[in-house]
Amino acid sequence: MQQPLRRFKAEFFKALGHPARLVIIDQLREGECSVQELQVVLEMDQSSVSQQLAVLRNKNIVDSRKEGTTVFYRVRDPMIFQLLDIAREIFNNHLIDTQAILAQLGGEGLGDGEALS
Amino acid sequence: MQQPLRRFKAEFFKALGHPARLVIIDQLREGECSVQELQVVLEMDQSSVSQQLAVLRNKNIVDSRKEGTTVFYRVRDPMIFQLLDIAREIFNNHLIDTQAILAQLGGEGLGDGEALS
DNA sequence: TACCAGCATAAAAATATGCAAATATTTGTA
DNA sequence: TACAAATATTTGCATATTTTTATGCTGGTA
Repeated sequence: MQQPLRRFKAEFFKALGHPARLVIIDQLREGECSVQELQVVLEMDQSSVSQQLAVLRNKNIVDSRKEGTTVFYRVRDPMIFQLLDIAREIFNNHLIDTQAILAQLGGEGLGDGEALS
Repeated sequence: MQQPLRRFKAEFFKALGHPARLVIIDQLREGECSVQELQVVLEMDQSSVSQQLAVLRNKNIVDSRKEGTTVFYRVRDPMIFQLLDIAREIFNNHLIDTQAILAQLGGEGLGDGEALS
């Protein structure tokens, strides 16, 4: 594999490497979503949401469609959901490690029997 | 999903967001690999390889085993290969876009009929 | 035209990441 | 003990990413 392609793949994963962007993609599982709606879900201000969307757009992960003054976003390739599903499985397989790292991150870990979404 | 877990997932993807680290994981498909071997494959100096391995280790993506003075690395959960496989499929589905971005990155794109690895 | 809503982009400050050079650590061996 | 090999960690610095805040653009409507 050539250098540029490697860099490109890395960029792709890097685009997924942000909490807000992961939430955005997860939200888009249910179909199109306007920036406003995302803003509510993410509890972030409009500008920040737009910026994160720009990152996903630049990596061709999402597409946008304008209707009047509102813009709807959707995932370009639904296969990305499979990707996230597998990632979730990996997390579940290593729940114990995950907890350790969460603790490290300053979180409280998961409650008894609580699953990862 | 709580904040800390989101951050953790993001960290996971961020760990994959580096060309060298992707090559390392791909190399580990064939099984264990010593740092030396990785050094050769990556054409990077020892220190840099160790640093990248440290990132993967900190995210629990790889494990290491010491035998004498050499350290062997392996992937913790083979399911990560599935993850990369799906990512590859996504890339292939969007070859044209990919090419555009590669060009943007200064690469030469893919040759005629050349597949992505 | 004037104005507002909904998004996008820009600019600046804070934070994190990547990289290279130097230094440490660990293990085996003379 | 002294030394070499293999790997890890640290340090300093350049770059990139994140976050906030401010500004710009476009489409609808009075």
